[in-house]
Amino acid sequence: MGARKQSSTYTSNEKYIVECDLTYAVNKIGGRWKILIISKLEKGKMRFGELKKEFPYITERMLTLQLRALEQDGLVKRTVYAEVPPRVEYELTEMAAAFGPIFQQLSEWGGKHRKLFN
Amino acid sequence: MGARKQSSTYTSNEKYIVECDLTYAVNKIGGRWKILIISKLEKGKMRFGELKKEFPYITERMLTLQLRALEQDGLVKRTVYAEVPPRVEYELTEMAAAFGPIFQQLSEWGGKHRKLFN
DNA sequence: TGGGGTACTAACAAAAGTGTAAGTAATGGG
DNA sequence: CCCATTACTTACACTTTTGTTAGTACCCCA
Repeated sequence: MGARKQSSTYTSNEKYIVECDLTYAVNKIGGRWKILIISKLEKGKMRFGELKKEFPYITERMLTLQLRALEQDGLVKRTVYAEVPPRVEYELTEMAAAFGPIFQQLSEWGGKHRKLFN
Repeated sequence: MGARKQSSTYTSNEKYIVECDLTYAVNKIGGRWKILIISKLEKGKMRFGELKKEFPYITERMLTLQLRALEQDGLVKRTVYAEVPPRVEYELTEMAAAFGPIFQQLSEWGGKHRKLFN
């Protein structure tokens, strides 16, 4: 969320790169946890705590950060219920659901080539 | 290259994550330059210097690093000709070529949703 | 002898990403 | 009043990624 420094090549490269639809798309799902989270949410709505249980070592901080980023990018919808203790549910947007078949193919690619290579 | 520290959760999370075929695949093409490089190479062999000209602000160091990583991962084949000045050519392997249709779809996703969202 | 061309490499520095540890708000139940 | 529960937030530290700058080897050609 912090303001971004405009220094040097780092930022201008970023601008150049984001012009590409392909890298734009990959950046949305980049990072350590996003695709895993999206995969879980493909099965339906989940609460924060449920998601947390799905990943043995993720910290609450990381989960929050990733979910916020996904929300910002329009991939996840967040619903807060005014209860105590709080209840928050996360679900995929249509935009994210459109990744489904692509993920499927990427996963197949991974499965096939991992064995050949490692 | 450098030895990896085995400390803490950072590494164990990495291990956990790489178990997933999907994240395995995405990691291969993650980072700032890899997909751009692969895209260029889809058109055919290129020399180091030619690739460099394709990207206005990439540094030689970065290009080298990315090409080395792609080579390590079996996505790019590197051919050195014993000439002076040196000549080195890079081309995609079959494994990388298999990304073609997936990249196409990701790119379409990017094109479509970028406009809707930003 | 000295420069030009190509594909690098090395040492360092900045930036982003990820993890650690502790704390917060709110309310119902004992 | 105190504690448990849930979904966070904050301040800090570590690790990886990306960029900066300068230099290398090699041989040909003038």
